[in-house]
Amino acid sequence: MEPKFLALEQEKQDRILNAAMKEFAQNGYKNTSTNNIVKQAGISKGLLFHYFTNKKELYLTLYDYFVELFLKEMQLKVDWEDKDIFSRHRQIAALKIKLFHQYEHIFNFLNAAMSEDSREVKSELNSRKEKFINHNYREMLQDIDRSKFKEDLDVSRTIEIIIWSIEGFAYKQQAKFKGLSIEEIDLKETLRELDRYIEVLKYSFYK
Amino acid sequence: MEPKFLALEQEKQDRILNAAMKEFAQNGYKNTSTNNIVKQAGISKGLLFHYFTNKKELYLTLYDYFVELFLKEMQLKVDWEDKDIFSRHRQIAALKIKLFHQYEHIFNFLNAAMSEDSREVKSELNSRKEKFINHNYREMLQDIDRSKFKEDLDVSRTIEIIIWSIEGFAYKQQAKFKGLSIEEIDLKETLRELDRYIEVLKYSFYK
DNA sequence: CTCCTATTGACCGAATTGGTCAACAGAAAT
DNA sequence: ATTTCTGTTGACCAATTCGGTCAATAGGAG
Repeated sequence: MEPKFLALEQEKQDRILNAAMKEFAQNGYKNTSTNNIVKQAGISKGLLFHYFTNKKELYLTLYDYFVELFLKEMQLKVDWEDKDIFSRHRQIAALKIKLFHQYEHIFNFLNAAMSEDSREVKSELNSRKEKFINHNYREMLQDIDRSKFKEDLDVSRTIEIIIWSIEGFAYKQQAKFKGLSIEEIDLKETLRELDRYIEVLKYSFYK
Repeated sequence: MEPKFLALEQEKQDRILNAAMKEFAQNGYKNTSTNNIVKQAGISKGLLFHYFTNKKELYLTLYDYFVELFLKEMQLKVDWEDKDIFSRHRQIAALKIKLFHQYEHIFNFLNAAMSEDSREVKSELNSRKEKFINHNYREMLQDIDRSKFKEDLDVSRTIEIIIWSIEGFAYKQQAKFKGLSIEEIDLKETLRELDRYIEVLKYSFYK
């Protein structure tokens, strides 16, 4: 991140980061207008280009910063010794909720970046994606204790089903949050609601 | 649909419809360029505006036509007497696969339309969406035999989990299809693969 | 009063947009 | 052979929007 930008007060930094992420997530790289970003962030056009040399650098800086933030949190806050799939995904969900609280659009932004293919950023982004996948993100999700599942269950497909269920739940929650301000969202209750679905899954899939 | 357009040979019609749906699905209403549509469809700019009076009419005509097509097929091809949730969703999946075969982008287009909010089409689209929801699409998915589930299961949440699983499966399949031409896709095999997941779900959730 | 740094927003050339229309191709009719 | 007609083309247009610049300003520090 640019040193000039880092010298800003945290609140103003976050306002700019959130505005940029929101626009990029909603419209993709090409169709995001820097005019909308500065309007959203409440700063002038000139200032944005004072901090970031151009639109492309802004986008890639954003991507690098939030991938690293996410992976660092994952490494730090999740107990990787615990191989129970539900316990692990519950921890990841809790972490995502916490990050969502500070950066509302972080996961929409990162997801959108995963399928971004504008000419201008495609090559730079692809090499970064490889790095991200290899980091050990894949194994993070796959190093699971399979002995807890019922004997005659197709465990691989069952694990897929569990992940799809949690994703579906996350998607449903986000739709529910739409339009609400961050303060109106009851994060503890969201986690409690997730536990109700986990209970169904555990009861059905575990011995 | 415009009579002039309907007089065209089916193949050319479909080429134009598919091209328009693809672009609208990928970029949304506002950021879809009619230039790209005609390029994709292999026709001239003038011809597109010979068939459709303007971009907005093209978009709404497309939406109306494919919503109706989908609902008509649903009404016709699904056995609504069968209240088994797996059997019902399997029938719907089979129908979607068939439609996908002719109009590759139909569901991406319809899904994108669901969250479309460009000024130019917002009001017209919103009234159409209400109509669609009310038609009886909701009850189509909810009139399910709940007596087959295991006694102490939270049936409502279980049903949500089943739907999320099928959606997750569909999403995974579509990612796998990406880049392949229609002819290369083995539709029977896709359905067989779905059955393997249904088997896991049925075994776990049914008595 | 003078620096100095942070910030502004009017402005620019370039690109792109939805939509038009005079012209054309070529089959059918005269 | 000539006219008519229908389907089709793509160069063209005014309008808008874009990323990026830069001279001008504000306002605190010295």
